[in-house]
Amino acid sequence: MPDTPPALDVLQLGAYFSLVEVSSLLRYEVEKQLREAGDLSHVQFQVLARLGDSPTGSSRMTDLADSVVYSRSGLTYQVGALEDAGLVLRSSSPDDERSVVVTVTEAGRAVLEKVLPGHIEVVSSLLFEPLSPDDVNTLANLLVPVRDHMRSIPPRSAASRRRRNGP
Amino acid sequence: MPDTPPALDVLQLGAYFSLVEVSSLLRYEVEKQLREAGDLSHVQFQVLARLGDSPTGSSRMTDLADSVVYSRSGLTYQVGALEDAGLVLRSSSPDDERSVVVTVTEAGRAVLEKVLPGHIEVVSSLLFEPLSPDDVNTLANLLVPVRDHMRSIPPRSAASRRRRNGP
DNA sequence: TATTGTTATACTCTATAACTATA
DNA sequence: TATAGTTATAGAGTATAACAATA
Repeated sequence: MPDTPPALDVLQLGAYFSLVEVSSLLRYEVEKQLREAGDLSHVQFQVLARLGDSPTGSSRMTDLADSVVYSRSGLTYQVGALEDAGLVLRSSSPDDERSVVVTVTEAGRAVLEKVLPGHIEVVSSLLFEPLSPDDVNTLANLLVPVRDHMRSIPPRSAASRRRRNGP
Repeated sequence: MPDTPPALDVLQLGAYFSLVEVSSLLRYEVEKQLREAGDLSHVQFQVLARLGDSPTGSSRMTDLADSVVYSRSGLTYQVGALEDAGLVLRSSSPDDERSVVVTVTEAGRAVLEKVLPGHIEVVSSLLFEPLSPDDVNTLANLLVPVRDHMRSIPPRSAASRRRRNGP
């Protein structure tokens, strides 16, 4: 039986519950908007956005998986959907024949641009409306270290592979 | 064609991306822990926790739906699973024969207690480790108003019902 | 008529494990 | 042997619409 960890104090509970609730409500509205505006899932949007941000418009599957999704097959599924819709294309890497490089198409960039204003609108009106610029600054300064801390555990594609061999 | 909203500034983007990433990583680890420790989905855990917090140990379906889930049928599904597992029971309300009241059983409380230490452990080590008590206080003070703002739109069970009749 | 909740159904997404191919 | 990615499969969760019962 494991040690009982100290209970979360009242402040921690409040922060935790608010975080869960805020992110859940935000996620729900964002997904709805992305679906209605561009028939995109959130993962698909993240993939497109990440590719669109990249100078080359490309990324390896594994790198996408580590940043966006929790299993390789999940990414294969979502990228497959994007490819069926003509928004990305896949090609094998010249450097490493095992790797697959995903690239945004023009149609993909167009969808991204079609979807983006509504996305920003949702995020602004839901998340940022009650926050001053100072508040936003403070929030970012709190969450970035948390994200970095969470990211300091090994990437998920590696973890899920290794789990095969044992814990 | 809608007005183009002003783009999010750099700070807002940083805060938004961090929030999405933090909540996604946290949610993933929490779900894993809940599944392994008590074979609970996150929604099921939230239902149990909410009932456990209530003085009566009970709540109406609609009230649960508004606080925890995005469709009535989704809640029916999850509460059905909890009932099959013996963790809650359903009874019709004496006040309003249409209503169904959900109540935690002893077994439900036991599962909650079995699951809670690990849950706290995950949240503490992932979310709170890099934050000082002051940071936690600040974070809560930022997120609570955001949550209240988001909640000030009509509840979801009502919204999804009304959508039938038109926007 | 409106509200509460369930059900039937169809669909999306996810994860696991087995598989191929390259390093 | 290890890594990159796909596939087959099966399961969990969700939403919509139609439904019955009560207010």
